[in-house]
Amino acid sequence: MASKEAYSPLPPWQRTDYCGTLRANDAGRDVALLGWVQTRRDHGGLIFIDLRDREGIVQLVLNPEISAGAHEAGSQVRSEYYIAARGKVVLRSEGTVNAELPTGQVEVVVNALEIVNTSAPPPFPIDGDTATAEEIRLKYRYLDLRRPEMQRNLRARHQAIKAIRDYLDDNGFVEIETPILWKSTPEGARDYLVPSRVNPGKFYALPQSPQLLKQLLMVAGFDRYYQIARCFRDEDLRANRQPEFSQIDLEMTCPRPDDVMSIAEGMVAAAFRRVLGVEINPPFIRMPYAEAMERFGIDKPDMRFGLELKNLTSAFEGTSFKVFADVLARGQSIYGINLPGQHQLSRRELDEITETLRSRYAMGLAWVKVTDSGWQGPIAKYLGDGERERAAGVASLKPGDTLMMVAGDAAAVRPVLGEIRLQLGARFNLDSTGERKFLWVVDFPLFEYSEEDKRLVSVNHPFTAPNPDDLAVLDKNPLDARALAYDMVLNGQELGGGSIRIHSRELQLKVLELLGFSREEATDRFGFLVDALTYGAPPHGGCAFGVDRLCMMLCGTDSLRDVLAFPKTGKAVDPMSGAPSEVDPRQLKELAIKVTA
RNA sequence: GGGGUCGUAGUUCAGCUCGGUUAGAACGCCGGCCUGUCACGUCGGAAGUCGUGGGUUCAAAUCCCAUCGGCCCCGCCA
Repeated sequence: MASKEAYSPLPPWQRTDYCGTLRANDAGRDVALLGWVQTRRDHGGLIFIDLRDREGIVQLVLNPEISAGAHEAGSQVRSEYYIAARGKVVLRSEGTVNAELPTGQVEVVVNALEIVNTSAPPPFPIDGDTATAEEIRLKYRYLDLRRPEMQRNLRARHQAIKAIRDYLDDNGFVEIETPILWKSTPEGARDYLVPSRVNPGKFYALPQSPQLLKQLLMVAGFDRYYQIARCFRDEDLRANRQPEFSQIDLEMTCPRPDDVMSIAEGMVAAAFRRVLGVEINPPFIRMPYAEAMERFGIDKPDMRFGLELKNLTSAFEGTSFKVFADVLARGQSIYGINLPGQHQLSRRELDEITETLRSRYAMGLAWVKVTDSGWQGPIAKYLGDGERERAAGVASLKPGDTLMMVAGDAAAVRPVLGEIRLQLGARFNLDSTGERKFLWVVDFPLFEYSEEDKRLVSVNHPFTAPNPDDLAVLDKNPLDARALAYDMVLNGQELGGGSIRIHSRELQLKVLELLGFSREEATDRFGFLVDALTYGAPPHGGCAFGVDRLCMMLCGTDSLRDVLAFPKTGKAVDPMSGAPSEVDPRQLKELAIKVTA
């Protein structure tokens, strides 16, 4: 230890105030402060120290005429030393007020200063700038978290969760914890596995969500449950995806979909109100999944801008343009986006989009520019007057506009145009308007067909209730059945979603059967749920919201790592601790595990 | 698994096309001076495995190959 003082586990005094809270009306008070040295400005005679704690910064003044000892101690301090200071709060004299600092009206004239702990020079500055490489920030995360920005983010997260807990408590929800060591279930993401020492060769799985457990809590009669639940998924990471994340998980007995959505709206509104002081004015619009796909080509539309998809199929009826004619002959579709005249793409940008579509989706982009003298572009000459007129009508084309079209199977074309739409939105900064556009996407299909597995898979999860109006089609054409499911979307990001669940044992078995589980398999994997449904299980439903993504929105950041204290890198590594790491062979032996990697 | 991009002083970067003195700058750090600074000023100084390994060459931060890692994206994530 570099300090000359004998090591003491206690500071020389307790603080009376946080540095960042001192204001003009504190002038005259004697205060005791504890904090980190942000900067020291040593004038030889006078020394100024900016002292930082979690509430902010205040300027200390060390004058040898006030205290020679404090001045001498002050000359020893360096960045990030943890020091204790006593002194008097004084109003700054005319001309020395710092309008940039909330505490800039005052300063603390120090009469005693002690170095509580020294600091090696920090590997990166602890002030506002975030220019440092993320890997280094993560390696020294405890220093990165000292930065005001990260302090702000994590406290915003606390505020959001507190607001949500208060709101749910006010609405009769009971917080109940569920196991972290649980059962591996098929379907869904890859599980994180935990070996069981006392049951060699057997494994727990960390929960991907408490879905089944909360349903059992409804069977148990808690009526309204919630939990801030840690969830684990062993999949590749993204800017907004970490292997462990938190959900606000809630479930209620006998709700209509509107009841769950209303609770969720109130919950999110409470978080925005508490953290940002803004009203987001629910209820949000409800948009059927089919409409979202038709208009936006995606199930989580960003509604801050237009550029909606237009179905041009009938407009090109009888076209002599061979590409379109072939598509129409196969009963497929042509969709387009009208890029209005105020947004101009260069020929090169159009070529780049075309090339991306070709290489990634094996699709072509047909585009035309509308001018006063007619249509221009590589394919314009193949298009006749009638179809031009009809397309112009459908897409509301005006001179200056660009019409970008993709032809093929509607189910494939619409997502591709949806992707182009988002690119255009980003290209012309339509997605950085500062607006907040909430909506619910409802009436999701219950199933979709998985080409990979050659069977039906659940769009949501296997416990989602079918829309009662569609029970009849379950047998005939299950792909047409809608689910009682709903997703909340904000600016093109899914914040959360949920559904009414199946509470009938027979219906649950039937759905599992449609998903390819025999009765035997279903019993083996989900027997406890199916059994539970036989004992007076009430109707129930709920939803789950991504805490981390919600906090990203509240903090205005694009990276989930900015709202987590100790996140992992893209390779799921923690550069600070070195996790994951190899373990002692004896540990493996105890667990009956042989490593082959 | 695939694509893009980056890796040079503690930090942020320049240098790399077109190989050639001792690899530079800023901030930070260390030392001196300085009583109203708050991006303090000023004088001086230290600081490099050019991610790693291999290859080409008289000579490699620079060219080639491989590999590791960060970030972003696709696949994947009910």
